[in-house]
Amino acid sequence: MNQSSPGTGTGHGTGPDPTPTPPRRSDATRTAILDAARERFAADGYERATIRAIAKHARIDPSMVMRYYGNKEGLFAAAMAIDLKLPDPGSLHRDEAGRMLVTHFLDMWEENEVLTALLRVGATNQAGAERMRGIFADQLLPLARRVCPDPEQAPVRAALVSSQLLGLALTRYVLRFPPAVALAPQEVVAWLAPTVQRYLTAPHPA
Amino acid sequence: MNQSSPGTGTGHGTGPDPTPTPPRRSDATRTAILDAARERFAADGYERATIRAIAKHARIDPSMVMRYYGNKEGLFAAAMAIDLKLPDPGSLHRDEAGRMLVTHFLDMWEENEVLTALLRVGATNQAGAERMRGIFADQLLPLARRVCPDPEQAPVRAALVSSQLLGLALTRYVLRFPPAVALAPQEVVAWLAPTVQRYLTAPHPA
DNA sequence: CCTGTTGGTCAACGCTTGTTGGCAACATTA
DNA sequence: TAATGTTGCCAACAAGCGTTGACCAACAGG
Repeated sequence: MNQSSPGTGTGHGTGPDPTPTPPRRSDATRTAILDAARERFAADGYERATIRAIAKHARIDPSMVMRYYGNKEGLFAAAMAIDLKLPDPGSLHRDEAGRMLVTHFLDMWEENEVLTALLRVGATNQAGAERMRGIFADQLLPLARRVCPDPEQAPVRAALVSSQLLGLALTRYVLRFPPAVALAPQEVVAWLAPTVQRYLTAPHPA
Repeated sequence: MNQSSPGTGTGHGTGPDPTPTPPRRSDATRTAILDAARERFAADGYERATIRAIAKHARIDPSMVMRYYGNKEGLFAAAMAIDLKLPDPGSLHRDEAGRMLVTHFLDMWEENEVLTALLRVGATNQAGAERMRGIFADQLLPLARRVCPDPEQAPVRAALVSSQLLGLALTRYVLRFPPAVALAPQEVVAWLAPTVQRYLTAPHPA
C-alpha cells in the first residue's frame, strides 16, 4: 500500500543506507500519517486536504503531523517522494520503448495513488508543479536521451511523451471522462504505444 | 449561459441576442468581476482564488460578488461558460481533421485564459471536472461522430483526442515543462496532428 | 416635494484553517 | 529509585474564509 517505510525497512542488500535512521517507536504513526496524506492529497488536492482531515484518517491528533513533518509543505514533500521505477535505458530495445513505456506507466498509475495526488496538486500548487517537472526531467529525460536518434532533441521528445502520458492520466484518473475510464489497459496500450514510439524515434516532422 | 461580455461587446456578434437582457448600469462592474475571476481562477485554482482577491482585482467590494452571482460556485459557473467554437463538422475534410483540431485548440488556449482556469479547477474541484466533461462531450464528441469511421467508436476516439490535447495543455500551460513551453506552435501542430488524425480515423488497432 | 429602485461601501458574523504550547503517560537508562 | 527523553492528546491562538445585513448615494417617476 504505502511506498516506503521509514526506519529499519529496506534490508541491507545493496549499498549503505543513505539516511541511517534508527528505528523509532513512532514509526507506525509516521507511516499512518503519510498514507493518510497521500490518500487525501489524491482525493482532494493540496488546499482541500486539511491537516485535520489527514490526522483524522490516520486516527491521531493534528498536532502530531506538525511535530513529525514541521508544517503542511513538509508533509506534502515527504508524502510525494516517488520513484517511477523506469527500467535501465540500456536494457530495452529501441523499437519496443513506446509499448513498454505505456504499459509501465499504466501499471504505476493503477496501483499507486501518489501519482494521482501529485497530478492533482501540480495543477494548482507551485511546489507540486515544480516536483512534477523534476520527476519527469530526472527520470524520463535520461531514457529519451538513450532512445531517440538525436540526443539534442531528447527534451522535446520527452515533453511530447509526457504530454500524451499525463494527458491519459488526466482524463482517466482525474477528470474521469467515462470513455477514458472504460478503456481496458490493453486497449490503452494498443492506441498509445505507437504515438509514444513515434515521439521517441520518428524523424523530426518539420 | 453565454460568455460574451455584456456592455461594450468585442464587435463580433452580428446575430440576434439569444438572451435579450436589458442593459444595466452595473454591466461594467459585472464584467470587471468576471474578468478578475477568470484571471484569478486561472492563476490560483478554485480554493486559492478567494472572493476577496477577485474583488480587489476588480476594485469593488467583495459583497458585490455575492449580490451579482449569489455565491462562489455561481461566480465560477458564470466565469467558466465557454464555447470551443469548433467548426461545423460537415464543413471539414476527413483527412485534415487532425491538423485543423490541433491548430484550433492551440489558438484557443493561447488567447484565452478561461481554458487554463478550467483545467486548473477541474483537477481539484468536482464541479470543475463535471464542467470539463460536459464541454468535451457536447462539443468534441459530435465532431468525432461525423469524422470517425464507426460512430459507435466515437466516444473512445474523442476521449483519446482529448487525452492528447489536454495533455499538451497541461504540460505547456499548467505544469510548464520548459521544452513544452518552448515549442513553436507550428512544431506542436507538426508533432500532434498525425496523432490526433490517427485517433480519429485509423482503424481500431486491436 | 416624496418614494421606490438600483449601485455600492462598511463592519461584522460564524466557521475553518494552520499552527503552538502545556500536560499526562510511557520507555529507557543510570 | 529518580531522571530524562519520547509519544500522544487537549485546548487554544491568530488569521483568513464565504457570507450577511445595515446603511448611504444616486437616480426615476409621480
